[in-house]
Formats: sequence, structure tokens, C-alpha cells
Amino acid sequence: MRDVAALSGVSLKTVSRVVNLEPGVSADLVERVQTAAAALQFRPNLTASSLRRSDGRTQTIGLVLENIANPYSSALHRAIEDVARSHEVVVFAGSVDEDPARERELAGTFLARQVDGLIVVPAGADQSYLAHELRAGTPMVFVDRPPNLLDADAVTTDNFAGARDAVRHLIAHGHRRIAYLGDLSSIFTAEQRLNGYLDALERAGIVLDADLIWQNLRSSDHAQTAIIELLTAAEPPTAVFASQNLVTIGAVRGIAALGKQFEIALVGFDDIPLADLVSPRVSLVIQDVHALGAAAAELLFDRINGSDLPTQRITLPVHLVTAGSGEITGPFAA
Amino acid sequence: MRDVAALSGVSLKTVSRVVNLEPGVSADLVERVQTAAAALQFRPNLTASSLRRSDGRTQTIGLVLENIANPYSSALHRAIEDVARSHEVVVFAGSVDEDPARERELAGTFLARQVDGLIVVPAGADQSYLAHELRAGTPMVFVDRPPNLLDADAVTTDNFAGARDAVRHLIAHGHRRIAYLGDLSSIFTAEQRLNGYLDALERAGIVLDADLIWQNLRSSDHAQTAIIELLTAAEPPTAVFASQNLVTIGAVRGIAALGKQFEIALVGFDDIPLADLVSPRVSLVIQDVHALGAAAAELLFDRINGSDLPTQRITLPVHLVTAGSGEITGPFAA
DNA sequence: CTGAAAGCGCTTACAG
DNA sequence: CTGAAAGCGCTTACAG
Repeated sequence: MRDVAALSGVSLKTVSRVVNLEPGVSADLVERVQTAAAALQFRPNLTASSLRRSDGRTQTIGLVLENIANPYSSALHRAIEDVARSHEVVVFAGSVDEDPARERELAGTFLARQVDGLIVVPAGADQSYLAHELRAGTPMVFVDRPPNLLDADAVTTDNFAGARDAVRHLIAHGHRRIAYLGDLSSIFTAEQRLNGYLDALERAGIVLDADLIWQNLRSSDHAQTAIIELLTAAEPPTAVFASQNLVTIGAVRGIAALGKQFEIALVGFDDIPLADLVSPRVSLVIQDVHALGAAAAELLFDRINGSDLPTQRITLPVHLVTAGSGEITGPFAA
Repeated sequence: MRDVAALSGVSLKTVSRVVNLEPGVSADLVERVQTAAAALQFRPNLTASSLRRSDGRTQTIGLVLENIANPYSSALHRAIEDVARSHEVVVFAGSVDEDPARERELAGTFLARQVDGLIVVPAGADQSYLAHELRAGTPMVFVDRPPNLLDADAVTTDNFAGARDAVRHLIAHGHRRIAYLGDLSSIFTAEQRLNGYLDALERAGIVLDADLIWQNLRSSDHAQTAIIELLTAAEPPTAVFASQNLVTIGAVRGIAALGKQFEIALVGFDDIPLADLVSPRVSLVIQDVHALGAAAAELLFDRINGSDLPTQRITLPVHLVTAGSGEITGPFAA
């Protein structure tokens, strides 16, 4: 900027005015400065300008995800990117892999770089470490899972209702021995979905069989092994509720490996790619991930732009998409 | 930092020393400063420190991707994130959607935020707009596609050999009418793959039928429509080479919709999720996306850390994974 | 071992 | 309409 001022023969301040499109500079000087800037290929240093600027904005936000490469995370990421872009803001993103220490480290890394706000899919059970920065004025929105021990905005999905509806659907098709396959039980969404499963069974008067509940399946391979074990046990289930996308993929593979895809009913939670190409097609509880990300981002930018409404907790609905696998009838079908 | 200095009764410079773990501060003062910093929940402002620091490093890099939500892009992103993390660097990422104007805008946005380097999957046919910054010392590495009109490092895949091998494989299984389905013909990888297809045909002495070549299929839906049209035409192909992941998905759907999945041979380029659950399983040309991203990131950090080797062009091999769909024999099988 | 002064590239707050 | 001085939060280059 100093070079541009020298070349165009004006003060630093005048260059700053032209670069920031401030009014009240004579057309003659605007022209001279623009010519000099173009000649020098001048690009303003945004980090320096944000340092001095009264609002301190860096036009960046940080996004703490479970795993950038997971289709769920990356769909969320894209929805947030699109909103951020409309505000001329760029996005830092990183993966936490369900590690609370990594969550904290990543959030801190973003805050040290003066992000204007943070969107977090929390991995840990305690986000109070963010209280100081939140109070100091850095807006934060939690998505997919609410924060713990911290009062902040959150946008989540109705996991309980989705799981309950899925299991009700299986019961309505004549099943009573319904297995639950789930991810880490410490994850908020996994807990909610287990509760939905338990609620549906209870309301139908079905006595719980704890042997049918397999949690902490951390990959599709684990889920595949688990379902094969379940289905080859003495008293196998006739239906399966798979409570997460990777778990559903493992369940589909395991059932197919046993050749039982037309015998065992299956409903999964969350979309899986190419669900429509498998035979039978997989019935799924679908959440609108794009809407989830967009809502979180809108909330964040409202805060960044000064909103001081009370803490918001938004829950988005899910819906069951029947496709075949969930409509295989069981021994108690009417 | 000023507050920490005041609270601990030392100078700014001493706080700076303690925060940056510089040696030569008495244990007594280190302790006092650390106590004060903890009490104030002090977090150093990295943007301010990089402004004054002699190397100007912000510990950030920018990543220009086709579409963050595409599995190919997000796998690349994760590989790069992992390398960046080992250097204590965080990653800005954004989607370009094959729009050259957006590519330029996004790269400029990252550069304005003083990134230490840039990794780009170029969408446009001219990256000379980056020459000034590259010469000024901001390292850049291109990945998946080489830069145009710019001398910079690039890591790409052997698209030509992969496509040629796929088509040779189909020819070896008795096919002569082999369709080519591809993405935007302007994309480097699409062009290379078409060339591989043409080369395999020519070497086998098969006369080209231009009606079998469908390019510019921008989504799996387009690919699905295209293949249905091809297969219901007067002289349909007996085999299909689908040159990109979304195109392959559309091809699988289209062939299945016609009930011809056990008649029409298919080989796709790039991995598709759940390829192993479709019947028959889909034979694919696989590239090591993780290795591609890691190689690009390593190259970038070498440059950031001062490497001044001549421009590098790395090409990674691909391999054909036979799984069923590509081994369906055609009318000229031996 | 410790600190006072200057400056990174920009904006603010002011004067003319 | 234009510009000189001060300062954002930190590090550099130096002195003691």
C-alpha cells in the first residue's frame, strides 16, 4: 500500500480510501491510485486491516467437524460454505475424529487466528472451555449435537422421533425381535436414537432383549461383523434398526453376505450413497443435512451481525423414506 | 498481552518470550507470566504476530477444490489436512464448481488472508493470474490437474493409462462397440481419459464410432439419461467405459433400469461408494486419492520450508480392480 | 536475564 | 477533498 501511495503520489490514507471504496475522493485521484495499484498488482493485506479495524473482523469462520471426509460432515460443510460465501467470509475446517482433546485444540487454533465465529460438531462432553471466548464476544453455534455445560445456540435433528418412527414402522410390519446397531454410545445423537428405539418397543409392549442391542460400532466393518454374529446366534432378530450411516452400510453388507437380504427387515438412520442401487432398496430415516448446515450458518451470521436474542435451540424434523428393506414382514404380521 | 504484562509486572517483551517458549527467562518470571496468562485466559493473537514476524507465516494454507461435498474432493481435503496438521497449519477450503471466475476469486480471497501456500484443483484454462504471487514467494501446488500458462508444481494421476487399460480390458473380453461416457470435455482429466479410450481402440484396430462418445455429462442424472438413450438406440454398444465417479453411478442406474446389468459390460474410472453392494459388482479404475493429496501437501510444505528445486511434476499410477461388471463377455469373445 | 523503542500494513480519529 | 499522527497486538533489533 505504501508503494501504491508513492507511485501515485498521494498519501497512504487516500490509497486506503480508494481500496475500500470510501466516497469523497476526487475522480482524478481514484483513477491515479487504481492505475498504480494495477501496475503493482497490489492486493490489500486483510489480516493487517482487521488488526486495526474497529470491529476486528477477519471475514473468516472456523468449522469443527467430526471428519471432513465423511459424507455427512462434508454435506454440512458445503451448506455452511454457501452461506459464508454470501457474506464474503471464508471457512477454516478441520476433523476431530470424536476426540475431545482434538476438538479443543482445533477450536483454539481457529480462535487464535481471530475467526469471527465458530460452528462446532462437539465430540467431548464439556464445552465450558469456550465460555470465556463466547462471553468475550466470539459467536458460536453448535450443530448436529448441542453443547454441554455451555449456553450457546444449537441446531439439531429430531433423532428421537426419527428412531422411534423407524422402529414403530418395523413393529407395524410384524416384527418383535428388532436389533439396535449403533455408533459410540457417548455421542448425543446415538443416545437419542437409542432412546427412540427403546420408547417404540416399550409403547408396543415388547420386552427388551439386551442381547439385541449392539453399540459402539465405530466403522462399517465393525457393524458388519456385529450383524453377522447377531443373525447367526441362537435367537436371531427378524429386523434391524441401524442408527447411523456407516453402521447401515455394514448392516447391508452383513445381511447380504448371509444371503438374507429378502428375509431380514432393515431401516437405517441417515442417507447412504447409492441406497437405491441395492436390492432390496434400503428404507432410511432421512434428515435434511443441507438445511441443518444452512440454519446453523444463518444463526451464526445473525450473531456476528449483532443479534442478541436469547440462546436458540432449533430442532429440524426427519422423515422415513420407505424403499423396500424396511417393509419385509415379520412373524407377527397381520 | 499488555494485560498479562501489567498483571505480572514485567515488560511486553518478557511476556512474548514466555508465550513463545524462548529460552533465557528466569524461572521466577516464567512462572509469574504463566499464572497471569492463565488467570486472564490469555490467547495470543496469531494474526498480529504473523504481521510483524520476519517470515510472515500465518500457519494457514488455502485449498481450492471442485466441490467440498464431492467424495473425491473431500478425500483429497482430508489427506491434505492430515499433513497440514503435522505442520501445525490449518486449512481454508472452498468449492469452485468448475467455474474459472470462482477459482480466481477464491484463490485471491485466500491470498488476501496471507496464506502460506495454496493447493489448487484448477477449473479454468489459465492460471497465469497467479504468476505474480508465485514469483513473490507464495508457494503453490496443483493437484489432480496441472496448471495452464503457469510454471508450478503439480501432482496428477495417470489418467491416460488408466482409461487405456480399462478399454483394453473390455476389448479383451470380446467387445468392439464400447461407449465412452464422460464429464466436461474441458477438464484435463476428462481429456486424458478420452485419449486413453481412443488409443486403446486404435491399437486394437477398432474403427471409431463417434455416436458412442457422450461427453459433458455433468451429473449422474445426465449420465443415466445418456446411457439409456445409447442402449435403446438402433446399434447399441455392448460395453461402456464411464470416465468419472458420478458418471459411473448414472451408468449403473441406467443399465439397471433397463434390466441389462448382466448383459452390458461396464468399467468405471474412480471409486464409487458401495460399489461392492451392487450386483454385479462394478469393475473400477482406482486412483490413490489419499496419496495424491498427501504428495501435493508434502510438496507444498517443502516449498514453504524453503525448497528451491526445479518445478516438480509427479504422476501417480492407477490400477484396475476387476469385480464383475467389466468381465461380462461380448460378441467377439474368444 | 530484562526491557524500551521502532515497526509489520493497515484504519481510526482528527485537523486542515 | 486530503493527509499527518497514532495505534491495533505483536516481534525485531538493540541496549543495558
